[in-house]
Amino acid sequence: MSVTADPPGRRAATKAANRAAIVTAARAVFAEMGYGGATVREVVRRTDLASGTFYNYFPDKESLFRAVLEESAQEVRARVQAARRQALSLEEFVAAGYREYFGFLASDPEAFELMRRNSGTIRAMFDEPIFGAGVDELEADLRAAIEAGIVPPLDAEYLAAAMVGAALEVGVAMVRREPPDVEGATQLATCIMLGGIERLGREA
Amino acid sequence: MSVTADPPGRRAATKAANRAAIVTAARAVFAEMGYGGATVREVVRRTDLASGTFYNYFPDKESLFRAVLEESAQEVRARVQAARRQALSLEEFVAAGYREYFGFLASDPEAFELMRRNSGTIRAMFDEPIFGAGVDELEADLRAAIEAGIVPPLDAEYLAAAMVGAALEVGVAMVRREPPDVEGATQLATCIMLGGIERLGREA
DNA sequence: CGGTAACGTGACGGCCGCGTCATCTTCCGC
DNA sequence: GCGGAAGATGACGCGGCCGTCACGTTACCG
Repeated sequence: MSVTADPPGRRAATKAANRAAIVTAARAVFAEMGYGGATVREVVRRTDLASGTFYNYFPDKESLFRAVLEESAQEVRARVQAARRQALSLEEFVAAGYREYFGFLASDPEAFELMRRNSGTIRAMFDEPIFGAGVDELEADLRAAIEAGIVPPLDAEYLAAAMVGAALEVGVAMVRREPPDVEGATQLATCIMLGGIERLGREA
Repeated sequence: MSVTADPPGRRAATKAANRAAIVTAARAVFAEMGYGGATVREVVRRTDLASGTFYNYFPDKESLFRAVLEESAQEVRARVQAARRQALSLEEFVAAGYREYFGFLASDPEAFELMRRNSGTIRAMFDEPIFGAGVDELEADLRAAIEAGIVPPLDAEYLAAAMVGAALEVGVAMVRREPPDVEGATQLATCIMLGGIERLGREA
């Protein structure tokens, strides 16, 4: 009798489990010490694997970092963009994106810490990546909205930057609160941006 | 004849020069590799001092990091606050702060890179410091403005966070532009925040 | 069942950063 | 000038990380 079901092959199952263990440990390490301070050894230590095993899964620290980020950031971006796609008005567009983003932060503090702690490294490493890609997507969406006449003509790059930056910092403040009020953060951020866009339209 | 004037004593002059050399080299190293990846050795290497000499000036990497930050961040904070103090209206208050900040970024790209690259570490290390202190000052100023009735009653903490976050990201976008247009960034950031505050007042 | 290849293991050599210390240089006060 | 001390120097021992590799173990397949 086999206690553990293993139709997908036991070999493969172990492989997936090991990879997952490494990535999970790495997420914690990168979040705690930052990319520069992290060490392949430290990641392995938080695992019951041998040091040599690590290199069967990742060639080095940078690859591991990329893998960890992909899993986390990809998810946020996808969720935010999906939420925005359903918006029927500018207000919904802004609010939906913020709500999804703040909700994610509140639900996964470690992923948040990981991204916050390493934001500088991320930018330096991918130079326009993961998170920067989030900015790009927003910028593209804004340009489309401007074309469509929903948003007045203005500097989409700066506006996207402002929206993302505000989200990042408000997110930090929100996570510090107990319990984190996603709705309050969403409302404030949304209101500021809508009011700002309004006024930009008036001045332009 | 003495080529170099040295009334303050040659001993003392060398000491100041060495310290300055270390701090300057360190600024570059921290900006390039980030705190975690930086190394006392690497800093010393960019200096014509011996490794042992370093320890006559700083006990370790963290102390050095604190010294480097103090010199850079202190200046920005002081300039921004000074500019704000002279404001006679809300609009001037917001615009003056942003203009001073963006002006600083444009004038000292290395300091900017230093702070951006290590923002996560800074927050983790001082947990409410240098830059966080900037947020606190802004928050205090906002609360005062609310008391005075200049700004409608709203969540000063979140608003301060949004203002600072927007500044950080817009700053990144601005620095990428050639040449960096301080005025454009200032106008956009100011307009968004004023419009946002306006709308927040309307909704509250 | 037995052979095989895939995979986990951990010890190893090389390298590098750390902080110290004995030694030498150089400025200062007399 | 001269003696003394402040300070610069860089080699040193130690510890830790890196990536590899020869060896065991074990799932898979016929």
